[in-house]
Amino acid sequence: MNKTKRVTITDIARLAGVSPGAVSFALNGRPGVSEQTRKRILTIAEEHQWLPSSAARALGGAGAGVIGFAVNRSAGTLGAEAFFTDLIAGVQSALAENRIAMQMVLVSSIEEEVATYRRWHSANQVDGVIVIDPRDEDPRFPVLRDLTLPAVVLGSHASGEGHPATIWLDDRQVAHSLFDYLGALGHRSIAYVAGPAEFQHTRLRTEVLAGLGERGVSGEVIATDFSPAAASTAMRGLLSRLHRPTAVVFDNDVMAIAGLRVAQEMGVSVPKDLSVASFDDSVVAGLVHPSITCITRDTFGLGAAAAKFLLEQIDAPDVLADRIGAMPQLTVRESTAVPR
Amino acid sequence: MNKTKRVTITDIARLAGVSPGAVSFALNGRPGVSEQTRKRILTIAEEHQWLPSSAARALGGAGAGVIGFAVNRSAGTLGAEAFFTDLIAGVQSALAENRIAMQMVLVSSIEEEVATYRRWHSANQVDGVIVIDPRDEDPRFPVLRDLTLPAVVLGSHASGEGHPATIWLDDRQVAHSLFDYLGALGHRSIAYVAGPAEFQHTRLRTEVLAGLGERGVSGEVIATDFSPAAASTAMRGLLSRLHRPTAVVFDNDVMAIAGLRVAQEMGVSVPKDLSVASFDDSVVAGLVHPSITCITRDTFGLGAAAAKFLLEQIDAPDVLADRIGAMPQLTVRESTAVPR
DNA sequence: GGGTTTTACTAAATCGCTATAGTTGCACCC
DNA sequence: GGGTGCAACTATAGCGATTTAGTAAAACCC
Repeated sequence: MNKTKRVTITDIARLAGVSPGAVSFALNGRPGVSEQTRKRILTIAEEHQWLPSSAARALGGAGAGVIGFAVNRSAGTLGAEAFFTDLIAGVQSALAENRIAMQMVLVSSIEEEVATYRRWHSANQVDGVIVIDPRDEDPRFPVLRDLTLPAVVLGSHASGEGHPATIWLDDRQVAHSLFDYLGALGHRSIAYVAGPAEFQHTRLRTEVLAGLGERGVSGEVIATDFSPAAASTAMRGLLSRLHRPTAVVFDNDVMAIAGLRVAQEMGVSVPKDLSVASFDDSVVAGLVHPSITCITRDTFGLGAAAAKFLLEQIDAPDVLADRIGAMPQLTVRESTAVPR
Repeated sequence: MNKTKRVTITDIARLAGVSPGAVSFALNGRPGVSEQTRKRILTIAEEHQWLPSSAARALGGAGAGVIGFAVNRSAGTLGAEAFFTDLIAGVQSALAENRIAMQMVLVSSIEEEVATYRRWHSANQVDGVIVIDPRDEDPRFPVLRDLTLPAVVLGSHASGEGHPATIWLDDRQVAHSLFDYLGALGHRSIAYVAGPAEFQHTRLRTEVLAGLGERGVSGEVIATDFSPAAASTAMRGLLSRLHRPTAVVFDNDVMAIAGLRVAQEMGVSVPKDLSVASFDDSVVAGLVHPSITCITRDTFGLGAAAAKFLLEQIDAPDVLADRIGAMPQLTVRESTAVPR
């Protein structure tokens, strides 16, 4: 009803007494207008709160000015993990300076994720994407390559042939820092309550745990879907045995908290009778009682680095040099101790 | 380098042996093409994985196909609250069907939030926005009104003059359900560790607590910035007194968990010596020991409802009827009991 | 069978901006 | 003083869709 006519570049040009082209030059800081005229134009633009339409800009060859992030987690487990919000916050911090927006979408399978990338690309809706949870033989990578859609993967190791640009954290080393610590404390029977087996980091951590066999440490892996319910079930199973493990490591902090509760319910004292640790940290992990020994990584910084790297990839897609992220650190808290 | 030419409507038209206009008709299901031709066009489009460029579409009068969500929280507290991710997940669920995208941005002040709305509007980047944490005399509302930018507010009470469309939860009733319960248990001295005072729900909860004075309940409010550190400080202060409150209510679950830890450190047993509760629930609140009595609301459903309502507002901005969200429920857990 | 309507299209204008190819006017220069 | 160069613009052609006006052929109608 109230059809307020939108202010356009033509209006600004008319008000400034120049052509639309001149306004464009002034706005984008390129030669073709005198410094005096540029200032006048920019002042008028500001007065009328005019900004160029992003659609028109995108249409005229420039990119969409948007990066995409498709998250493949169920709504329930999403909220539980502080990882995502920290990551998003970090991404935002890097994008804000560049006037780039982030589009986020939740998907429920890797196929849907791939379809989303195709759609985004076809509709020219995003200039690049951030990809998490790389897998062995990941079906997303060939697609991203075919689409020539710039991407940055947050991954476990250096990228191979046909692999998109990657920021990698050495997950093998990360796994060592936690498992070795438990081994050094004297634990000889360690259980690892992991995420889905197809994730690379799950495989790497599993391998590291198995490798500890040489030192007389027996390891066991239980795969879950990251849900606290699955963690509880796993924990109950482990503690019902005749020979309990002396330490249980969880893939994330919410699962660890769920495990802690089961231990308490079953009268198992942490850390006296059992050590508990997590591969993922959060504010809450340090707040519960006992507080949980965790691998702490700078997720915010990681998100910022990923976003910056992606912007570089968008500008120059051919310079494909991987990056190494800041090494996660072991944060020892109350939940781990020397076994009885 | 690999300048793959993008597939356009003209390419599809040529392949189908029709004009671009005909392709547009076929795509958007409007009359002007025979059923037979429509099918042929759509098949060819699918074969070549063509989707109309969203930029071009937006330029041609249609909306941007994007809704915006500016979140005014610091990066740290954002990750702590499951509220946001649940809300976002709900929003997504409602948008996915309509092929609408969501843009999210983190801002650090209400001024920046307002500037973001102005920018989004000027650049024609979003079709509408979701607004949270309404305040008394909220500076965002007149701006949204002037911009005629469709908005849906998640609020505490029915909207007044010049107020955007609102989905409201009766925060007064919510506050009653928790405070009355504590009163009924026998608590006569209740502390409320709240968020920033300018939020409407903070004021309403405070008023309800004060209203309990008639029934002999003395209440006290401590304002914080939602951070766990502030909650710890507040809790330490409360428990150091000669006359401790018998119940402490926190504005969200992370603060409650922080408070719980302080109680444990100071040798105060929950719920024997002290009851603890929270106005916000999450998976973790039910997992810690003792599990925390909370107000549980269907945040996912709220997000979905907000998104749907916003889409309606965008279609028909003049039909301004408020909506009432599903009533939050009290979830009694282990952290509350009859006082000594 | 001539006139009207309907169907199924095409041609062309349009959205708001960017980019490229002019077009001035003025200084410079031997 | 005529050619060259440069600065500061303007004019115009896209970008890729939508949309309106126009048109040719088929269908309908008494």
